[in-house]
Amino acid sequence: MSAAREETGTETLTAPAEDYLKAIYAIGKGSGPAATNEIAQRLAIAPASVSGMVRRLADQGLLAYERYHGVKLTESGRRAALRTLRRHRVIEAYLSQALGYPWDRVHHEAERLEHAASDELVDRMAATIGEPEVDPHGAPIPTRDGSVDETEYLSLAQLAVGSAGVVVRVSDEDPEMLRYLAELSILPGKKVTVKSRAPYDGPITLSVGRQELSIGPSLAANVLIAPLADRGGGRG
Amino acid sequence: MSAAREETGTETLTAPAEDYLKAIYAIGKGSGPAATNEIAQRLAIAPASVSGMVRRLADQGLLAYERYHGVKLTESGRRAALRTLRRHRVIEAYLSQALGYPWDRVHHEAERLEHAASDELVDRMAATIGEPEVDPHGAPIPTRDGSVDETEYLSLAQLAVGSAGVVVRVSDEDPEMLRYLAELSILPGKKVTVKSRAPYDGPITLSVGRQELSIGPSLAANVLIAPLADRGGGRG
DNA sequence: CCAGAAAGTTAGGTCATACTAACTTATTTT
DNA sequence: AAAATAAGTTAGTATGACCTAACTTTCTGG
Repeated sequence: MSAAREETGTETLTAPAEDYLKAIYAIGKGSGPAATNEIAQRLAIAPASVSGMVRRLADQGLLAYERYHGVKLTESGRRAALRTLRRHRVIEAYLSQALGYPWDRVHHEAERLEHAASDELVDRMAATIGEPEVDPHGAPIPTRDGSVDETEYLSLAQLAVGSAGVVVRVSDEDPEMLRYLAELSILPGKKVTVKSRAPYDGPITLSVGRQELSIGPSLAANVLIAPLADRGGGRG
Repeated sequence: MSAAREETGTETLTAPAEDYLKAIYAIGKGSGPAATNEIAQRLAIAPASVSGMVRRLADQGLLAYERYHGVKLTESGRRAALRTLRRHRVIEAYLSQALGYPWDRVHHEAERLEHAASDELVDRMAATIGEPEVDPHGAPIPTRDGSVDETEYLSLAQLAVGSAGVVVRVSDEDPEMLRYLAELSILPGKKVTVKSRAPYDGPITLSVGRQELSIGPSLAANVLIAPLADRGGGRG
């Protein structure tokens, strides 16, 4: 019955509200539904708090909400989420390219700046570093007018034994993991080949450049791959 | 009797708290007392709201507060204010020099970023543009360790007829005024000479470069001057 | 030196955002 | 399909930061 309630147009969003929309976007991959508990977990707040906020966002026409059945972004909610995502990723790219900010810390800094930076600033940043299409971790940057590349990739954990691929993206939140990946030189753009995978979620052996190395599956799940011409298919 | 109450160390400050400290610093020129009403006016909030916040800041050891008698910054409050001021001015300088941000809008953008940017970011910005000593409006940038040039200057409205001086600083808040000053080429670094001043707060005639022009006293009050070798002294 | 004005405070209210505890709805399992 | 579990919601509370209205304190000028 209910859904978007009042639909009040374009007020400016608070920082928490932007964070909710980003989280909901991430959970639903842009269009799918998001569960209260999952939102709560992503934002590290209590599920009860989510109920309240979700109601407010629905009142502003940003979410479609049915009690006890999670939320989806409305068109305007999706636009707001992508605006924030663009800010975040442009800022990350700018910090990294223009200020030599270390790879593993740009995410944290961008998390705070994305709520304060104006569109004008973000556009100037993007222009200054040549309108980047991805952030330093390989995540695609939404355009000004709200479109994104939503291609889905396999994770390194899913890549078949014997297959090769190019790293397109790594998860950006954990600095420690990022430092480790950099150390292994598992970075966007690098070519990797899966050599073997031990059973029962065991380690995955792969080659990167001329190195051979072995990583656990939960690390591998954080590395997204564009497969190359293949002789294995699907899962190994 | 009362004063700083609990003295809890270094919690992180909220954006409003930082704005209060900046305002109090500006009013007291770093060390003097600030009146409730003046704080309220600067921040465009009701005086009653100031009483509440001032109490909270005093509880945190940032202000010395005596009921009915205004506030002063404590040493730790002064440090916090200067930290924010440094952020603000480094950001202004960086936006202007590194991103070609227009003169009249850097203040507004910096007002929001100053609360979100980390010290590391601010230091990187400063380093990137060569450790500037003043912001684009000529205001001195506090150093990392919390010292500032607190030299006081005459305003153009006070400069004696016949005297010359170099513009060191203009007030940064009003974009329209900044555009007008730029149009008149009254900018930091420019040499000006006061030619005449009409009585009863009348217009001030001056020369800037090879131009001769005339401005009102309230505009002139927003332009700070370092006097040059002089034949007039004091007020005309 | 006292009355009125100015300055500052308290009282009481609102809103956004969070919390915990208790309850309801939905799903799963047997 | 009832019981157990998981998911989600309401109720009630807290905090920060603001508001207006009413009150108190301080200052000032005759």
